[in-house]
Amino acid sequence: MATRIALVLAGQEPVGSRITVEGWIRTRRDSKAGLSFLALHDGSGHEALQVVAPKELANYESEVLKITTGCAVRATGELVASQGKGQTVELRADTVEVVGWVDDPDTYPMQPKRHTMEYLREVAHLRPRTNVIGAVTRVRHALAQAVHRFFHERGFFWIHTPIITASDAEGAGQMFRVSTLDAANPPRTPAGGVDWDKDFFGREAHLTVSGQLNVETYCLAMSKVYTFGPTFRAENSNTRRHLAEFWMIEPEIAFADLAADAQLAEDFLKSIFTALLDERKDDMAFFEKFVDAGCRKRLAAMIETKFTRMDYTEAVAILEKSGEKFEFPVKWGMDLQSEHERYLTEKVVNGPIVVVNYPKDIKAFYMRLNDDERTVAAMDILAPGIGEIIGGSQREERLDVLDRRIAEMHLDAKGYWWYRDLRRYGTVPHAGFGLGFERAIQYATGIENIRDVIPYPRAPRQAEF
RNA sequence: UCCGGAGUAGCUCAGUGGUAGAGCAGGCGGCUGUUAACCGCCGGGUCGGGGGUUCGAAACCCUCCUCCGGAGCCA
Repeated sequence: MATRIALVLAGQEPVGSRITVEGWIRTRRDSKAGLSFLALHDGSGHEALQVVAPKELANYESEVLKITTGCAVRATGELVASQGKGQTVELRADTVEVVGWVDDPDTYPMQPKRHTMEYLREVAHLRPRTNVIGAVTRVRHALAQAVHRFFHERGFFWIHTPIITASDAEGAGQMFRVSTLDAANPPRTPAGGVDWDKDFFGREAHLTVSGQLNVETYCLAMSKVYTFGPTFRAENSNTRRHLAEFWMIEPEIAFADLAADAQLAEDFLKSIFTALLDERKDDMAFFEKFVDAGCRKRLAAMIETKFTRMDYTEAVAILEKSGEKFEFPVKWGMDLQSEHERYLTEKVVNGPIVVVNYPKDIKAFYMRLNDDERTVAAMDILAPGIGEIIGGSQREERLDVLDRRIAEMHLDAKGYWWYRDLRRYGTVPHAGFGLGFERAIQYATGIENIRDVIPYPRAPRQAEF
């Protein structure tokens, strides 16, 4: 059985032991001294293992000298101290087996050189063989594990909220329709409209835009819960921060107010980034060197600093007094624009900010109305370089106020009957937030385009793979 | 969706009206316990698609497509 290369390089196998490794070739270099050097990667870590193939190998002329970038190889031999510089140990092979050849080396898309991220997106099936996507993949995994660990250790339960939802009223943007009807010739009602009663669910159905409403019900039973799964938005967003399919983390806590929610969010971010810095030193060093020189410092600073709390009203006042020329002038009652968020995080505080108590008219119906009757107990956590990374709120637990808000926003109360029931049967103050998982990865790594931190990005006109 | 930018060799790019180039990659040879090695030679192009201007278009004009950045929407 093959040994993982990361473990070999970490010193788990003593020099002198006989091991087998399996992976894909990055480069081959030949020496006329009668040996070839193979840089072998198996994805287990950032570094490659140098395999030394001597000309005495039976298949040296016939195969080893024909190995090109991308070939799959199994090599067995003795782990020895390296005679060359650049690595401490290497594998002196006594067998090198080519498990899979590269069909046409001339057009193999992955060359041993730096490719642009745009190009790599066009070969999404092969890009995990690169340093940068390999590193992203390991970081993504480490963060996902850290997310589950954080919640598990604090007594949260992971709730698998549905992907398909029949309540078309989640109110968080355009939704993808889920239907088995013949799109070209759907059944019609007498009035001529599409007869959704004939569809699979007997009603209109969509992909979820948020697990929040569903997870709230479990919150009011299990006390501390969270979702972590895919989310879908059919918005025609063409930016480096948006995807049509992305993963979202949404914790929900009972008997809790906005302050507790903000504290949870702060602890959460610090926890997962601490784990990342600890577990993926190799990859973070790579990002620091080749992608974003400030990424490790930024995370370290965030972990150490207490997040600044700022009232929305105060933030607007600061922006108004800043003397800064904004494309969109600041005014109480409007949402903060990207340029405003950037000014606050980068110029005013130079770190993460929790902005709380937004005007009710720019926030969702379920957010708890404050006593001033003009703001709600909402929060956004803004981070330098990425803007809003977390959005959350205390939820409206008073049925009469909730109904008033539903009516104000011209929503149909009937569609929320089960959500309203929570306010009738043992309602409690509760709160939660949502974190876009990919944005957290962007923040941590400095990868500029969100399409490069998810294996197969889904965006307008992009679903090739 | 709006604004701006870009599509030339497998990849990264140069080429602003007169016979399509470089580096890397690939093939062949040389050299070396090598490090995305180095040196020499060779092969490789509907210049994104369509239409137009011109004696002549990769270049100028129109149009469509694709990608990137910014904005909006948001996570």
